[in-house]
Amino acid sequence: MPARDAAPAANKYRAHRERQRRRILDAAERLFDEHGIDRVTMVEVTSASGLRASTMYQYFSSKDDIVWAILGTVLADLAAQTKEAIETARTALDKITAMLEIMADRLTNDQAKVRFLAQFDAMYARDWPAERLLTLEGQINPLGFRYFGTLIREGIADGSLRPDLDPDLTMHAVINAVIGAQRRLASLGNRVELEYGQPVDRLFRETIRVILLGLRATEIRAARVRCAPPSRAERSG
Amino acid sequence: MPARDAAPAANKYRAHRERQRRRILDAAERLFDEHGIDRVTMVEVTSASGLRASTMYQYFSSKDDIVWAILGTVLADLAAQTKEAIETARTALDKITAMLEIMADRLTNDQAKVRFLAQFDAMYARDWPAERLLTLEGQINPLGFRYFGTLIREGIADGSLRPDLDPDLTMHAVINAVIGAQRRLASLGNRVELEYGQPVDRLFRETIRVILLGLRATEIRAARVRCAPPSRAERSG
DNA sequence: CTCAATTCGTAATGGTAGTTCGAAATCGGA
DNA sequence: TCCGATTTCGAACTACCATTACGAATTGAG
Repeated sequence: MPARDAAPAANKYRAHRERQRRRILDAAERLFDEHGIDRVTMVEVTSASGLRASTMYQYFSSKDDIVWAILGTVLADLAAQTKEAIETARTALDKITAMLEIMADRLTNDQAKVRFLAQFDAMYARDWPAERLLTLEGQINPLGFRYFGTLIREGIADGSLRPDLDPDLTMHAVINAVIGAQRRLASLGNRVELEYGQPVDRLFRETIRVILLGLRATEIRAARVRCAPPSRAERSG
Repeated sequence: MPARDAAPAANKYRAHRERQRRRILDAAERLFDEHGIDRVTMVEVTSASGLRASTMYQYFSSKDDIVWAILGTVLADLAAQTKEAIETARTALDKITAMLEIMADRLTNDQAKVRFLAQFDAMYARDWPAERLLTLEGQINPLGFRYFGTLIREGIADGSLRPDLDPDLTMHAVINAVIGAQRRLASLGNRVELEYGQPVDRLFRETIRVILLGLRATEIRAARVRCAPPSRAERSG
């Protein structure tokens, strides 16, 4: 190793620290998913990481520290995936569809991570300030909440969404519902499948389908009746 | 105590016991909602009930006992409300609407109870056998899961639901999503309102509206755009 | 008022999680 | 090889929770 540069030494220590850190986080993530965040103790995380308790405190001073650290990595992944998907979509409906598809993919391929988010929500929601709490949704559309409104307006304008949707309301409601459904399915896992007789991802994709049907402008099949005289309901409604 | 009539004496004692029991459950329910089930200790429940630890153990031998007891009362309420609502509805769509309305009402009027269910789900889901887990949904439609399928078929037959819904899938997906949305909103509480700028019940009712729009057979208002040229989205999608 | 059944309250026990501290081992650099 | 910096280890300590035992107090019925 070169003499004059002090950085490499520090870097070596830092690299080791980083490895240890990741080792702890991996062990914790696995334990959290196996037994539930609340039931896992620092002692367990410690021994699962192959360390001693006192060493652990050099890295994380509490279970909460670990939880927040895991959250950071999970959210970073999510944000990246979502951003990419939105950018390639054309109509507003396509963008919304892409966002929801991402969530379906994650439910299928990263179910443990979704479960982690579900647990995190349930356990920490009460202590957060609202701002922190909503970082989560912020990661799902990296452009911020206001984007929801413009998305709906855009969709009404480009004809892909129903004209009677509320720009300040609908998209928030949809995202909340989809997140809720996703987290719930991830938490219940394959036991839902046993009882419902349907795999988790089919259930979730059906949820998405129904919601998108509710959002999209009346589709072509409506054309079938479009020259019919106005009905009673239409006149009264 | 008199020989032949044991009941009166026993009843007095039992009445006291019942009062105490409820006192404990009420205190526990409040604490669980304030601090989260996992963070509440038996000691806290005990002192909040105005009892001593040893007395507590005459009633509940563990926190889990308390939790399950609370669950029992919450579910009983829910089942009664739901059953009544379904019975008065006519079309399948009306029945579904009634079920979802009940959930909206509970979110508005019994938010703490919904929060309790959310916590319960998150914390105990992993330990349950599937059968117990799904008792919850069972309470939402007291007729059982198979009823979901017949409900969809009925709706397709009576013309209130889209014909392309899947009797074995759609209703399960919808219920899961609506429960997920409801629990999530209850857990996040008014903090969502602060950030979203929309009250919890408006968000939830919008969720219901979108989902019902996705379920219902193509409606009449579509006629409004019936003479417009097909939009871009309509042509491409 | 008295007896008997029941509950209450204090105090003690055992166990576990969290935390701290100094000594020992390890690593990087000359 | 040696020195200083960094990390790890082992042990002790604190604090709190769950649980139990047992005598005191309360309550119902005659």
